[in-house]
Amino acid sequence: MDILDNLNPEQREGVETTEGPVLLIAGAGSGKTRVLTHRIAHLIGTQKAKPWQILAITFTNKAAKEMKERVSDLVYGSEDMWISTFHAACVRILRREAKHLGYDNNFNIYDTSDKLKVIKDCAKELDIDTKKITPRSIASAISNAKNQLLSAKDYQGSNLYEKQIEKIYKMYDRRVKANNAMDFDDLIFETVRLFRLNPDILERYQQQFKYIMVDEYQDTNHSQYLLVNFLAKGHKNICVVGDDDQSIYLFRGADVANILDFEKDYPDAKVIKLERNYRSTQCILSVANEVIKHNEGRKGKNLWTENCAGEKPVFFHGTDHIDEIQFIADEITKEQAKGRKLSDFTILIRANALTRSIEDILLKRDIPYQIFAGTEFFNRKEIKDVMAYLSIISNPADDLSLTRIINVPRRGIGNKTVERLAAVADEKNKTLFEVLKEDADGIVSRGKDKIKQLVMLIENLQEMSQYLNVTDLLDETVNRSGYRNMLQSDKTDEAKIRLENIEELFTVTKEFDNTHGGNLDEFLQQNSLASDTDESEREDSVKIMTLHSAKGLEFPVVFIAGFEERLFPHIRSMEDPKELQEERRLCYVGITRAKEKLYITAAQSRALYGRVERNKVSRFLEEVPKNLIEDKSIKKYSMDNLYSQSGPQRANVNSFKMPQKQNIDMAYKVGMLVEHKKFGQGIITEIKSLGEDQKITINFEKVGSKALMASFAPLTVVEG
DNA sequence: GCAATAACATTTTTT
DNA sequence: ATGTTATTGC
Repeated sequence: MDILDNLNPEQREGVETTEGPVLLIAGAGSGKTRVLTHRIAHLIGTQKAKPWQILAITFTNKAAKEMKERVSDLVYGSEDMWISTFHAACVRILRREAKHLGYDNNFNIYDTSDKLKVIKDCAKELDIDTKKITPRSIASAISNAKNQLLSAKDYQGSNLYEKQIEKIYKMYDRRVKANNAMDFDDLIFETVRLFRLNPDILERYQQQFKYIMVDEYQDTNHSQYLLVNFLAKGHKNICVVGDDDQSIYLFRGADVANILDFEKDYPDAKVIKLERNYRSTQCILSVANEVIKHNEGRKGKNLWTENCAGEKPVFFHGTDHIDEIQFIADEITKEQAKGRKLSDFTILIRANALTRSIEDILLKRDIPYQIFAGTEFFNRKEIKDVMAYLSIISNPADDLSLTRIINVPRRGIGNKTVERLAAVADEKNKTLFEVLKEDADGIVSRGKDKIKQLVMLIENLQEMSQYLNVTDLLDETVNRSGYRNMLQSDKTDEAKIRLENIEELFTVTKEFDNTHGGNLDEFLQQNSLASDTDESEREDSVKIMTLHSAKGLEFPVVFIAGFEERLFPHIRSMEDPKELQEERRLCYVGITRAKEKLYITAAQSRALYGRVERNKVSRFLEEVPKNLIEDKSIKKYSMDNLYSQSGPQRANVNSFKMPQKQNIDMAYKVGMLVEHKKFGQGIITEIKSLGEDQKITINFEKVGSKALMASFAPLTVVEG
């Protein structure tokens, strides 16, 4: 079969226009990955490029992996191509060229929590109150600076707040560099710096990458933009793919202007629009289009499909979050009975905080699920501890890792001692490990021997790392350090789980040893960039993930849960119109993930952050004409309840379908004992006819006398 | 130096 | 609700 078969005319154009700059505007589900993979295959097939001359940048590890797989289905040589994320590509370059920047080539990569830890330390030392300026905000300020390629040296704070940031940024940067480490932003920043400082190196890469492709171009930030443009200057064969309606990473410095201005950057760019959607039914697409219509400043697209109309998306408004999730569970069970697999279902949420309540219900219902969230596994304490051991073995300059494990398991080297040692390290401009080795005798009185033992342990392990694979080294590490012992002698359930997690880590190292040859540095590198969505999917379970991590994916049945104001749009995004538009794009992304069925659910009240919240239904639902959505909510609450908490907006949403009259045929009698959902039990004291309806007065035990409309009150007869 | 306890703040999204 | 930090008493 020819590579150009089975492509529509626009896709084909995207594949065949290999020379010069190309801007591919690709709507959701329009087959852009198909274009990219076929384009790569075409380049190889027509011998326009050798595999290693191809650089294809994706946004997530998962996307990179998928692209590699799909390319290797089409042509040979995919393993020699540079198909990876920005960060992974940069790491690959930096490992090779680190010495030009003053790093050792086995530098560590600090993740978010490492970064926060260093920032906290710096703030403490600089006497900056982290209650006024949170480490988080400092971290994001530093991130922003780096994304704008503003170095610590060049950073000039103009007001008091920025001056504080400046101080911390400078100290932070010194520390991280001294530890022979880089944070995520450094990976891009330092690569750009490398190219600026060494034109010869840049030229080498410019020559190498004959064809460059960037996926999700709308989510690139300034430093990434610059990096791509540096590299593309050689052959100018750059193809960027994106969709301005799916830009959802503004918060981490993405600049939509990058895609909007591509034609300015490359006046001879060929622009190709992919507007035909192959993924979703017409019913789903219509809803998506209606929502995104409300955004301004779009490049404008007309997404269409020849797919069948399909079923109307369903809305369900639960009384509380339990009700909401139970509806989801019910639907899953029903659909399952019709022959769907559990893996066909995905529950999308705005924030990870919602996973808990979903888990609770699915667990009770015995519905297997899989959560794709955060950097969970590698963020667990025991995993971080053990990884810190491996890290200090690989990179003795990594003070952060050493501090982490210096007293884990407890070996009598307490806070005070560590502080003293760290101060000396600072003073003598040595690494902590060097101080431990060379100066500890003079500083520490009681823990001397313990420190010697620790140094010996680390040095021994370092030597072993020369000839052991990662699995065996890990085994030696947990045994000799006493870490395994510590957990084994602890009989709590918690310790048991920790041990299990460490066993799980062994599975990871074994897998790595088998496929990658067992080099420690490489292992650490790989896992410092590994995260969330990299977990392999299980066939037999429902997926739960955030809307962000669902980007680029598709599922037969999608539930978007927690469709409420303050949750979605998120409360922190409601003020700023820009952020609100981003929320709307996020919603668009969510809706367009669904191939066959879409459910949107919300709850009238939910327990969140230790509080009970009552939120209106999301404005995004109101932006969709009622006739496009089927409201399956069962209205159990009285009209009083519906309207009193919600105001006019909510009333509007609920009028999708008026509540069914439930109790009109019920024969109430004075003296009956009835139970009300909310007010508890009470005795009917009076009944009045009002047209078709009845007005019943009930004397409740707890709340006293109330007059309710029979048709809407959630009443059950207890006695009488 | 360490563990237990109390007080406290913090809630988004990801490489 | 949860996780982190500060304090306290041993």
